[in-house]
Amino acid sequence: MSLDANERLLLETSIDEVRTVDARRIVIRSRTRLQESTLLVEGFMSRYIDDRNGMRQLVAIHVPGDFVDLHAYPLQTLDHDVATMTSATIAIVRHEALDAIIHEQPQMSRKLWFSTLIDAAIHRAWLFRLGRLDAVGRIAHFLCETNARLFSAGLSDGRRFALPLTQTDLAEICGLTNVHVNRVMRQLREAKVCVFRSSLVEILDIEQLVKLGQFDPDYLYLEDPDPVLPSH
Amino acid sequence: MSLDANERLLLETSIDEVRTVDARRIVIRSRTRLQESTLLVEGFMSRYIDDRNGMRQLVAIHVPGDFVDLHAYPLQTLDHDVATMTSATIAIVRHEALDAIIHEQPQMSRKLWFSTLIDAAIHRAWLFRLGRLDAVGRIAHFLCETNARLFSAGLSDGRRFALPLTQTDLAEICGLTNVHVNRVMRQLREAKVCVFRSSLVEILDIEQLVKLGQFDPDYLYLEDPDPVLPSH
DNA sequence: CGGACAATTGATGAGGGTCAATTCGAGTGG
DNA sequence: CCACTCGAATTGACCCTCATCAATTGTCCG
Repeated sequence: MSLDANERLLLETSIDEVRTVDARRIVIRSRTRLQESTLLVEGFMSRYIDDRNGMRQLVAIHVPGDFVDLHAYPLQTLDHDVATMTSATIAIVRHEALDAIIHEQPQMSRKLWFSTLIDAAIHRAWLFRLGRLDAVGRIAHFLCETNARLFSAGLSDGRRFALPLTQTDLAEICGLTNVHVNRVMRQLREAKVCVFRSSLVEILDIEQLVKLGQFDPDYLYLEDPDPVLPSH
Repeated sequence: MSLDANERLLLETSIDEVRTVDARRIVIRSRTRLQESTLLVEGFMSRYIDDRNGMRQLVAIHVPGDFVDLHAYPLQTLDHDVATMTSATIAIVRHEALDAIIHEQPQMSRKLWFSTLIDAAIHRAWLFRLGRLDAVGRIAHFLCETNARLFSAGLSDGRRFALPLTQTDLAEICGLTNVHVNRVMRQLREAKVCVFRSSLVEILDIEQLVKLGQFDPDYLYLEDPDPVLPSH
């Protein structure tokens, strides 16, 4: 979902407004007609679907540099909500501005399209995670993915990164309960694989974490997947 | 993922080759460099990710009319395999031909992009299904979705449709085992909600099925979601 | 210091997985 | 027309993972 430096530079000239938003605020409600999309500058955001009983399933999380809801540009209305997880700085790009960019630089259309397809590839990895991994595997997979994405954004050194989420957030990402997430985190801690404390993730044994999560970073289409080892 | 009549017509002029494929054949392997994409003319196809232990998670199924792997056009290589579930007729469209279409009719770029975003929206519905529904709900949700998609393709009357899948296929879609899918199907049958026999789905109580699956068809972005009731 | 929220832990039970056997159905060959 | 075969469907027995419910402990902050 991250764009490369050139693309982001071009987009930055089209920013309509920069805004700061408190933590845990809904930024976009599903089914609303949208005329603008959101670049995440700083902080973490989520996209989620609620069920009838107040349970929530996250379908994406976003890190700085992501074009959070670029898919709203062709879709016009979203099938899910978008919210901040932490306090965040976001930049608004009007769809008219995107029209202009594409008009002037037609190849940008392809780049933006590509970016929404990375988002979809991440959805597929999440489907694999939820459908075929057990609780430990799901958490491990998510931590590997987040490490890789944050590394690519310059926000992880490959082993340590800030992850300002609660265990309940992790549960809503991984299709678990917060109680069970807590138990899994303890397991990972006691196995000296990974420690998550005070919003900081420290990976102690990345090979083990990759193995537990059956993590293969290909789907992120990164230039340099360095911290994640495997790749074929 | 279905395109509208006009778009499909235009694409049909760009078909390079029409091919028939036996059931259960891999059509595209992940990580292969692709120069063409696949329109599904007849039959059912799947996209899936295998884990290390031979377990499989489907990430999409496709019905006639779908542009199965249009995302390979911008992505160039896929993060998953594509295979037939039944014997199928497919049409190959070379990416060069798509280049030409877009060059001549720039607005088609947006249409094609849109179509890949519907695919992504379906991914999100599947994430919700796997993360937050129990076994009965997952099956119910899948049956509602498939009914809606086939209805839109003219292959369901809104209550009955051919679904040439095994219970093991359903298991790989819903993150369950084939044994448990069998039990759920019995439950639905005994509750007079839905019968699945000899590759034929008959929905007896669609309101109940929609309720069990917490199904809301908005994410399919259909013009006429008729058979699926809710919608806001 | 008190309040609110997050993390942690224990006890209990249900939903599905696993394993193994049996039945059913459609297609094949005699 | 019937025996045979192979994959799919079905069912039973058993058990494990994870959800649920309920306290208790930390931690941050006004």
